[in-house]
Amino acid sequence: MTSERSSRKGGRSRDPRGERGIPEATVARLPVYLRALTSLSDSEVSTASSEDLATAAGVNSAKLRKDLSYLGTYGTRGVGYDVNYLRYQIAREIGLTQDWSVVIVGIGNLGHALANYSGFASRGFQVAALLDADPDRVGEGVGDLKISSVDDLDAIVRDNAVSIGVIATPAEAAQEVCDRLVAAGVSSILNFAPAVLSVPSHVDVRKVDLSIELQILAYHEQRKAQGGLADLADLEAGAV
Amino acid sequence: MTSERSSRKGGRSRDPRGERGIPEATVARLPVYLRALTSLSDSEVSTASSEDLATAAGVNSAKLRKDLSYLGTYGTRGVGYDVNYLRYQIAREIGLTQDWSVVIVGIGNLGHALANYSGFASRGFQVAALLDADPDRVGEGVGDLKISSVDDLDAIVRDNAVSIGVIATPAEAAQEVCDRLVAAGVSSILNFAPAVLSVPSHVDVRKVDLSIELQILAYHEQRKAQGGLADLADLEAGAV
DNA sequence: CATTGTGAAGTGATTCACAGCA
DNA sequence: TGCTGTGAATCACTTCACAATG
Repeated sequence: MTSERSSRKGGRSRDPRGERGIPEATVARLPVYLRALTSLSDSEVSTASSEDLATAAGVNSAKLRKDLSYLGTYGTRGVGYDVNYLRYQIAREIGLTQDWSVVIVGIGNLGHALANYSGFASRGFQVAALLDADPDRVGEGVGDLKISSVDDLDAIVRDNAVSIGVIATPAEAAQEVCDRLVAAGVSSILNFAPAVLSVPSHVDVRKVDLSIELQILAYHEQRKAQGGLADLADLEAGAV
Repeated sequence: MTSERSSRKGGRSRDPRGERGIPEATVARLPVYLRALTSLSDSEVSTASSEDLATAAGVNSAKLRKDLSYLGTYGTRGVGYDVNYLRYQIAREIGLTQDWSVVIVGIGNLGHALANYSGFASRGFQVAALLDADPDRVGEGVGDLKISSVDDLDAIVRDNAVSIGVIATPAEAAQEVCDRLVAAGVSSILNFAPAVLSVPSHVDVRKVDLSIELQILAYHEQRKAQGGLADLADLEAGAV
């Protein structure tokens, strides 16, 4: 999805289930299903139909069934899915049966919020370190971690087997931080800075951009507001 | 994209440019182009080819040209695009030539970060109010705003013509807050809470979910790690 | 017999490749 | 000549609809 050349081309290309290749759109929904399953499990629900699950996840049931079919056949016809079993299978597929070490770089407002976010640990993401370039911030405690200097990046990544880096710096610093993360061996990056990062093809980047989301909403909001007018224009121009 | 039934069906349906209908994927990229143009403009670049722009935006040039073609024909063959002119056209299309009032509900760590985020104001998004349900937080100052009670939601939305709401509450509170926002007249919602929201069809919801992004990265990270093994399995099973 | 799993059809997005134009 | 704008081809994702089945 992110790296320019995705280059899925390993020998047999048109491949009806053979090499383990789950469509990107499906991968993006698995965590949603996982959350829905966890919530059902917490409510002592032990079995759920694709319809139930789909409702809990906010998708339609055909999509959910198709998605699950890429993982294997974990359901029972006429019955549904065993909540805990399916939950485990999805967790395994995503890779949540192991722990992941992450570092967060840029401990401003957002970095603080991320550092304190409890959703990390509960899903097997260990925050190994918080890094900042500002010497005044280094040493400051956030939660039960102390802020380290970005100069210690290499050592931290090596010692903690960090494979995921989170960039929460200002846009200007993002590319340099990214380069340093990559040089240190990080191969997945979650970027909150409003900047386009360039990375070697073996590195995955995902972007979260607040202001872009708002702008998309604004576009639709604007169209809604013009709705009546557009309909008039339709009448005028259309119905020839 | 978000609401279940999108129902674009205004009379003439198969419509090769007529009613102003920009593909959703394109809409999501316009803000990226806008940022690239702003950056070029700041560097005193007055003209840029689709290739230049595409590089700055992190997409390929065919996609960029196709995207821009939905807005109109703003380029000059043999030359490229006038940076400032195109910038204005995109801003107008997105609806950034007007100001938008937003409220942020849930002023915990993330809410604080959002409240202090400067990318809002600079793009015409006015934070009209910060709301929290916790009486202990009400009255507290954040930036140059004071936290208000969610009970004042209706009045605030009405008085400030708020059309966009940002939810940064815990998951448990999200649906109720969402309902109150909708009841107050908000029709676009940006949801940071890890919960599936249900809304009437005229309301747009976009979701930003940190832990989902990390899980997607983890999935790919896991696959990379298994790369060598998968290739072996391919050899074994494939090449029949 | 309710519900899964899945081919096939439908829809939307991306990329190609080149005609058209300044 | 160089670069845009765009049909046509391709690829990816979604939805339909139903045969398979515990």
